[in-house]
Formats: sequence, C-alpha cells, structure tokens
Amino acid sequence: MKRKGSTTTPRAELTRSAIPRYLQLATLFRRRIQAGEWQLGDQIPTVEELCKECGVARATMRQALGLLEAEGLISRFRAKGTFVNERPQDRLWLEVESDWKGLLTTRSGARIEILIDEPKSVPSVVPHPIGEVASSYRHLRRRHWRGKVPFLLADVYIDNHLKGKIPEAAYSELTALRLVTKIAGVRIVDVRQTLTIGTADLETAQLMNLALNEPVAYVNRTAIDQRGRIVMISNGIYRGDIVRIDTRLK
Amino acid sequence: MKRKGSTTTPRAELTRSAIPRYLQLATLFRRRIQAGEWQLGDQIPTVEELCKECGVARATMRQALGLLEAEGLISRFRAKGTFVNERPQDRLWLEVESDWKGLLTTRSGARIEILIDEPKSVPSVVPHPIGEVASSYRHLRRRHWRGKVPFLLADVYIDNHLKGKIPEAAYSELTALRLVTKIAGVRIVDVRQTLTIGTADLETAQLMNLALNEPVAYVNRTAIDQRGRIVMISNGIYRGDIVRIDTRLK
DNA sequence: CTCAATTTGTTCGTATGTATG
DNA sequence: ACATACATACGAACAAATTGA
Repeated sequence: MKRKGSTTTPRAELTRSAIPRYLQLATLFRRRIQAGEWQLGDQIPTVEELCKECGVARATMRQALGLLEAEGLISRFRAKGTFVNERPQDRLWLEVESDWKGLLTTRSGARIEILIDEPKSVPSVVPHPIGEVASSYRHLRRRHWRGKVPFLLADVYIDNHLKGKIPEAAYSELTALRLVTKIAGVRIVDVRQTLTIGTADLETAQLMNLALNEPVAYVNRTAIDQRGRIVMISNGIYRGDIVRIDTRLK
Repeated sequence: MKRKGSTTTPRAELTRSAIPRYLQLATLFRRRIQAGEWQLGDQIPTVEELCKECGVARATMRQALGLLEAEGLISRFRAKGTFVNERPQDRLWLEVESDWKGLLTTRSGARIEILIDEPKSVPSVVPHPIGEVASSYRHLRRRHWRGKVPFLLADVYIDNHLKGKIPEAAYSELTALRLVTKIAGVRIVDVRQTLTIGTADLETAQLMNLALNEPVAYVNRTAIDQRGRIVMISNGIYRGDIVRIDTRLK
C-alpha cells in the first residue's frame, strides 16, 4: 500500500504531542499534589475515574502512577486505593532580582563552579545593544549550586580592561555584576535585564539536572560604564521551578 | 555568503529519554538560532556533519530539520545547503508589566472573553496577605486573546463594594487594575505582583491552545485601597512563549 | 561541455517503544 | 497477557540539483 495522497487519519486528539502520554500525566499529577489539590494522605481517584477524566487507557494511566510510586509520592494498595505520601520538596525560591539592591545581594549558600574559562573571547550575541562592545572579554561559563541543586547556568563576559583589578579567586565567588562594581570598582551607569521563558534543551537539561523540555528562564544582563562601553554581559539560564519575581508597586 | 563551520565542540550525548530525539534536536537548533550561534542568513552545517556531531541517523536529523523548516526558521536547498531564515525571537512579545505605567497601558488589540462570571464569590487563595479580605467579590474567569492566540487566562476578583461604579461592558474590555483605578476611581496604595514559572496542566492547555506541559507563567496580583482592604485579586496564567520582562536599572 | 564532488530529497527495510482494546 | 496500530530511530541505497575543476 502506498502512502501517497490522503491516507491522513483525521484524529482530533486533544493532547496530540510527541511527549508520551504517561509522562504528561505524571507531570500533571505531580503538580496536583504540589498544588495541594491532592492533599497529603488523601486517597486519589481510582484508576478508572482518572482514565475517564483524561481519556486514556488503563495501562497508560497505571504507567503514569507507577512513575509517581517509584518517586515515592504515592502508595498504591490493592483493593484499597492510591494515597498521597508526601509533597514534592517545598522548593526554595530564588528571586531574580529586579532592582539594584537585589542584584548586589550575595546569594547565601551559593557555590559557583567554573565550567569554561576563555581568557580572550567575544560574545557571539549581545543581548542589549546599549553601548560599545569592547575588543576582548574574559568568558566564563559558570554553574551555580545551592546545596546539591544546580540552579543557574550562566555565560559571563567581562571586559578584559578590568583584568588586573579582579583577583582570580573572586571569579568563583561573586556574581558578575559584583565583580565589575565591587571588586573592579567600575561605575556602572546602566544595566538592562531581560527575562524570557523557554524549555531546557539537551545540554542545559544535563547540566542543570533537569528533564528535557522542563521550563527555564533566560535572563540576559548587560552593563555599561560611564564611557558607554559594555563591560559585562551575562546570559543565564535559571531552572524554572525556582524562579520567582516579586514586585511591589506603590 | 558566509558558511558556518561545523563546531568541533564535543557535544553531549543524546539521552535515552522518553522525548523523541528529533524533538530534542529541533529544540537544540532552535535555541542555537535564537542565541545567534547560527546567524541569520548563515548556512548551517550539512546534515552529515550534524549527524556526526549529534550521533544520530540521517533520517532522524532530517526529521528535526523538517520541523524547523515547517516553522519557517530555516530553508533547505538541494545541493546547496540549509540556511537560517529568521530568528524565533521575532515574535510578538507580551510584556508582563513591572511598573505602574506598564500595568495601566492598554494592551492593543487584546480581546477579552468571559468564561465564568460569579456575582458573589470569595477567592480561595489570597496570594499576598497584605490587607483585609472583603466580604464578597465578583469573580470572573477571563481569557485574553491577541488575534487568534489566547495568551492569558485569569481569575479576577473585584470587591463588590465597587459594583455600582463599573459598567457591565467594561468587564470585557479592561485589565483588572484599570477597572478599579480608572473606572471605579479607587485610590490604590499598594500593588503586589508575583511571577512564577510552571507548566500547563490539562485544563490550562486546552483553554490556551497549548500542549500539555508547555511552560507558562503564573502572575498573581493583589491591590489594596487606602483603608487596607483588598479590592482586587488577579491570578493569571500567561503562555510562557510570549512572556518577556525587561528591566532597566540606573 | 563533461565529470566528479557535494548536498539535500526520497524510499526501502528493520527494530524498538508507546498506546489501545 | 496478547495482538494491533502507530510513531520513532537506524542504516543503506539511490535520485536530483548545484558547483567547480
């Protein structure tokens, strides 16, 4: 049988996606538990009910629940039902700073690991064209940890004119903006920050200990000095589940 | 015509994951284009080169590129090569406002559809306990469209004390904060806004025309008046792919 | 102009994983 | 548990268009 022409089956599936259904369901239920919709100790709906609700087969639903059971989130008892064991770890929010004070606050308990260190480099992309690009930057790719959780992967570019002013040890201890202001003593006249939302690609997922396509936040920062020169560029990827932006408008 | 040389960087191996390889690859390359690693007009590495780099079969790689071609990101020419068309970031960003001016700016071309309208209701969750909860609120679930794209799903609660001051038609035309300030004329002394990142659950996905587990942004807003009463609560879910927050720090 | 190399397009066959009934 | 259908992934061969020697 040839596959030319209109052998296309008109399937109007709602969750038509390349991501396996059982994974979608697992995520959905994980979120329900986290949101408190399914409370600790609760009996969750039966497999039959869940199947009807989500429009999938029993085997698929059981596969999804199997994942959650393996994660320790639920317990299943024959002829009794399925129950919520615990909540997925209450997450430690990370505030993406939206003012100077926040930007310069030391992140307590953060450890910075240097993955790449190129002494002479030029940023391939300049997120905010607000100033003159310097001739050469020190490029660092750094991974930030809080405890055993990597939460930020950032490519940092620092103007090589500041090279002499920054001690080596500082590169693995401070945020990029602190390096140029506090340590190198540069007067920054403008900082731009852009946050967008995406999903983890393969490389990011591996480095951040995330599943592929889990949400992440891209945070790009650019800082210029008095002479209008771009002295720092930081292109960072935060784990989406720890990002939180609080704003107060008076 | 520039020819982008094949990166000799040793690439991470593709995980044996539940997410199809061709999707992983598409995401990876989409990101490369967005990051400018593959610039506009560039010829990207040949299929063969990409296969070797990523360790996949030709057919798989072609399937990934086929997706990008369908999205209009690249163009492929037999015997010539594959070229970058445009950047994915050329979409219509929606700015989640982070200051008063932005909050009150009318979103041009936005249409608001009312899904639920409860005259007397009490918000089940109060995101920011900064004031006194009123005795009764008007609860609206509204879906915001730009053209044919739903981009925001919001549960809005408005203090019923303001009932008489707001004409019916306004409810399907204005943002919640505009309703209470511009229309009802309430003097707001404090607004809190919190943004977090998550993924679309089943209901959200259906209402926003998203695949399950695509990234979304949760934006919660609370406003109090002079007497410290919470006059407005808005719990919104934005499509992740259109959220963008620009900040400027001087 | 022809020929060879390059590069994408197309089509087999086969194996594996996922979802349904 | 089993059979069936479909999507995914691989490998290989060949076709078609472009370029340059």
